[in-house]
Amino acid sequence: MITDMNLENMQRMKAAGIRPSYVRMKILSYIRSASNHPTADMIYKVLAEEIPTLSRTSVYNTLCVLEGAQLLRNVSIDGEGMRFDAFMPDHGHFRCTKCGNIFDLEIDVKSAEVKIPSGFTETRRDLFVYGICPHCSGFDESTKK
Amino acid sequence: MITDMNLENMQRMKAAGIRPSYVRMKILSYIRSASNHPTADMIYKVLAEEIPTLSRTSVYNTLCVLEGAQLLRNVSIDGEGMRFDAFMPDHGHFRCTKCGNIFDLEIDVKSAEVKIPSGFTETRRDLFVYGICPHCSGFDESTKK
DNA sequence: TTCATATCTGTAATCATTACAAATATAATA
DNA sequence: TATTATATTTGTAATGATTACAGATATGAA
Repeated sequence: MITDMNLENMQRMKAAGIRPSYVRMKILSYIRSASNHPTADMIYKVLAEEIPTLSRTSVYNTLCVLEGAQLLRNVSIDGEGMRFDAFMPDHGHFRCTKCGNIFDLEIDVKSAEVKIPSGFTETRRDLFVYGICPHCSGFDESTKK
Repeated sequence: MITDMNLENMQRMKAAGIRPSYVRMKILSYIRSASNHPTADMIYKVLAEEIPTLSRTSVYNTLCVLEGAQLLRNVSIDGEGMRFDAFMPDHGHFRCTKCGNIFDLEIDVKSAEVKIPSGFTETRRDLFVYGICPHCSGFDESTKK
């Protein structure tokens, strides 16, 4: 199936100077469509159903290549394994300390007043907010209480 | 040697409801004095010289206890193992993408304009800035160029 | 088609972290 | 002080994610 997202991913890879191979397309598409910031293992397990010959090593290799091409970013926190996110600047992450899930936050990270000491060159920022998500705190979406 | 920091650490542990054992005191003091956000292994290797019976498991156990008591925090990033930091609210971290070192940044993370969606409860924030440190970019401290 | 190169795969190794049970130290009580 | 219960520490073994590496396959160029 050719979708807009697939076309876009293909163009992004070409622009980044890497070949849009089948495995790379599949992995990038999956991470962009998944909302849960999957680990390498999650990606492997889901895609292996569709690509029986897929190997774990290929997943790691591909993630490394895509990260190098800045089409993905690594949002690992608390040393709980690497989690991946399609690269989109200027958003943060909320991490539920109870269930461990990670949610995107719409944040302009540039709004933080940061004094970078002289000599340091900034290329990117990440803001992590820790706390409890609605599901774990028993929040009722209908009543907002 | 009894120092102000040691007394303070002892009081902190008592206040947090954990016993200020020898190993706990040593590990907390070391992390507070080290400026490099050490990994569990770094802590083990340094302290094992002074405490020959120290075990790696004790280091991990102690880090877990101290983190639970909120006397430490985990500043792991990029899935490169856990790194520890004496707990001090409101500061961020600069990570050099070349040498991998982590530097403290004086940041009021609360200054970031974050809209937490309804139902989410925030307890803590971390801001990571990625880039190149002075040493890796050949910055000359004397001339500031 | 042929060749060179890029990509992918499978197995085995590595290394940080955890599980667990035994040993030791500490505190509480008699 | 002696005894007992509990907390802390230790050592070994297991786990599990990640990486190394060499061979297989696919791709693009000549």
